[in-house]
Amino acid sequence: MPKVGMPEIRRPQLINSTIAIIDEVGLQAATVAMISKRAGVSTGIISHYFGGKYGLLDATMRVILKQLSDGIRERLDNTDHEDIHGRIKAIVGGNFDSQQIDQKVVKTWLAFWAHSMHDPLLRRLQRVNEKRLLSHLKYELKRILPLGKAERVAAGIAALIDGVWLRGALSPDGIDSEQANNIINDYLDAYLPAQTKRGKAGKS
Amino acid sequence: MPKVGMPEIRRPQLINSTIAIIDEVGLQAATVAMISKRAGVSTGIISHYFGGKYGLLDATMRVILKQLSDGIRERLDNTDHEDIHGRIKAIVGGNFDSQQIDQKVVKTWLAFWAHSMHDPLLRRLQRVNEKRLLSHLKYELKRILPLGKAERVAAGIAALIDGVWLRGALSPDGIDSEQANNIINDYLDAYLPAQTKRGKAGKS
Amino acid sequence: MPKVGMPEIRRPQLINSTIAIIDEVGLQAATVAMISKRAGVSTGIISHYFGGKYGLLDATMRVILKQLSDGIRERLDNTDHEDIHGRIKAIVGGNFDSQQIDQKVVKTWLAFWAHSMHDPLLRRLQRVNEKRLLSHLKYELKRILPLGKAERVAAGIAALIDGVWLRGALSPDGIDSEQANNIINDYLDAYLPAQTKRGKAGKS
Amino acid sequence: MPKVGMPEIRRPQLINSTIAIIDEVGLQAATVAMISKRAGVSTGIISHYFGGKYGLLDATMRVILKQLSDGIRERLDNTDHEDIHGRIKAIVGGNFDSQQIDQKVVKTWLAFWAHSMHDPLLRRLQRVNEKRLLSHLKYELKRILPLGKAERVAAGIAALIDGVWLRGALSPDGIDSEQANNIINDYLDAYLPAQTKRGKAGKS
DNA sequence: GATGAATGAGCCTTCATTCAT
DNA sequence: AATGAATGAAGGCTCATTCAT
Repeated sequence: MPKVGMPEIRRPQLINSTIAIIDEVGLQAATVAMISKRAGVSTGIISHYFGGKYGLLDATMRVILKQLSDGIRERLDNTDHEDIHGRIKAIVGGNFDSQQIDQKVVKTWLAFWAHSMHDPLLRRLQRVNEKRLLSHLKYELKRILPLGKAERVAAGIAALIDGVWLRGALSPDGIDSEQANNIINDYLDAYLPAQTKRGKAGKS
Repeated sequence: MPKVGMPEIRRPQLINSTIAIIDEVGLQAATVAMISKRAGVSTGIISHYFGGKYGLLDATMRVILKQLSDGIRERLDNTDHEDIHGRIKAIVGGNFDSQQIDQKVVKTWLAFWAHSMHDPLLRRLQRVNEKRLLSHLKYELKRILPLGKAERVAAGIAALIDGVWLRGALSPDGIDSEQANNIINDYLDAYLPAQTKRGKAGKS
Repeated sequence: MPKVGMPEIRRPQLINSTIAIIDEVGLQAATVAMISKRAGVSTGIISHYFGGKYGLLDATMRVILKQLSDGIRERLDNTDHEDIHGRIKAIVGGNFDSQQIDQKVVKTWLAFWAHSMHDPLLRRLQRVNEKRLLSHLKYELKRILPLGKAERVAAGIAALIDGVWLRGALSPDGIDSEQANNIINDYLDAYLPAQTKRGKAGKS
Repeated sequence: MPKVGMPEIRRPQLINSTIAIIDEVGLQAATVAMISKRAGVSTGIISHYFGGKYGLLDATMRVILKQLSDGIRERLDNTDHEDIHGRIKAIVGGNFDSQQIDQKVVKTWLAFWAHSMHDPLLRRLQRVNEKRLLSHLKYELKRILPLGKAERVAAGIAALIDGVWLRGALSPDGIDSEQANNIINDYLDAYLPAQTKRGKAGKS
């Protein structure tokens, strides 16, 4: 049996290295030489596992989006189905998960966002993700707001989330999780009918 | 055959060409050959007038930010000093000026934003701009809200503006100006004490 | 006016360099670095003038085939239309022109021939050339031989020409022009009806 | 799972695979990965059995030349020693043996021929083969022709054989065995004194 | 013996910059 | 002042070879 070259080890290794390098020098300046050196492997391995630099970037993007998606899903699963206000905060909170607001991840996310404007594959990933966020929000909001209002509030929350991320990417200190929560909670408090904050209990 | 033309003509020519090319192929793929060809000039002229590709990008960024800044300044100048709600809407409106939300400009703006994370000069420009927006907002808000609240609302408005831009950059349809205004007006309506909406007219 | 970079100089310069390098190390081992170094230019220039290595090889092949074709055409033009035997010798002689049997050219020709088996563009060039040789021969032979015989003799002469070239490519001494002529003249003498050797002179 | 198999099985397996791959993509584009995959073995085995890609190519060349040589030898052994014309046709026929004119073999042969110009080991093989062909022909021809003439005719036959092969390599239909025989038989008929065609019987 | 994951030198190409004109 | 031909460093990718298993 040959040397055990475990894809299960190599792939995450290279993806983490990619995120780290994009954080350091940006997407434009990131080279396969930098990424492979940091991962402690040879340059050739990137083509071997990912079919080229492009494939590695794509895979990296997918991992970030999946972590985001999983984080939200998990929080929703742990929230009572009737606690609508809580569920919306779960969605928002998933976007500001400590793993997500890691400065490295935020920078990588923005780099991909900018790049996706001219890359059909990345763009598709981006839009799927964007639509999922909106649809999660709308689903909950429609339960307590009229349709038109629900859509408008969903769009507002989504914009607010992205705006906070965007500003966090540029800020030397990254995203200030507390401030982010304050801003968005203010918004929620202003729009969500008070009684829904009770969750299921409020029904009694 | 050398073109007869003054620097005052060449500069905007090249900057518009830069914006157009970034819109078409992205910042990464934009080459001086593309930009100069579209501007109808030689490649050498870019180094001549801007000291290199980097200098051209820098100048382009400055022009975009200046247009933004001028637009806001102009709107503020046309708004009564006592119409606080109006002044805030002027600031927001300046960010969604028809010139600014041109799809080309939005894409260029995002491309630069992403790039500025790893480019000290662009980053400085970006932060100056960002701080000016915040300080304009805070200046007005402090007149009607307690300091802490004013800062929080200012941060919220700024995030909302950037979030709407960001989502607009990716959307195939660009920024939906009406929806953007709805979202942000909702926000303002929720936070600004009702009486301030009157402005100088002071119906009292 | 800019530096005069004369394509008229660069192109032949690079093509000669290509032939020389293929002679030295073969088509497989020929790199753009070698070719450009020998031509005394930078590597980038090859993509600039020929659109890449492939384009340079294609252009080189075309030049060799054109020289061959021109040589034959010129000899035919200098031969009396009625001197059929003489015209056939002109065609054969054109293939063994001193320029053509230069060892460098012979090696390059064989290298391209081998390569053309897997390169549609080169293959097309090759076949056009091959068919022209056959059609020249057949045109003359049909004037003195029945059709079937003319075709068979044309095929024989063509095979003999290529065979002598092929063996010359491998031989350390290149093509022995005299021996080549002897072999082929033997062949012609055996097949061409004696009287045709007179050509126009026979009319007296 | 290692394959159980003896070197005696592996070698021909890999050599046939090499010929097939060269036929498909050419010598330049043939990689050890392609060859080993088609043979159903690992890449490492090529270095193991042949000392590298180079060794495999060398071995493949030797096999092709040996098949050629064996074919001729066998035909000669089955031909009466006094049937000189028959012996020469045996030599020619051996070169157009059905195994030899297989399109795959013809392409591989030409690929190697081109390559041998810059590869001392292949070149030596090539020349040994070439000389054997000439010496076989001369040996027979000297029995019926004066020395100088015998050498010239031998060179002519050899060139004709190679020329037909060469043209066949490029042709989409491969070598036309019948036409090849016609061409060469024409040649023989023209040069060999008629009486020699009787062979031993003629002597009576 | 046999495997095939991993290596890394070397290739072709791109492109910002230079500079003779 | 303006040109654009030429440069050459740097990039991503390929692939023969190695070696732990």
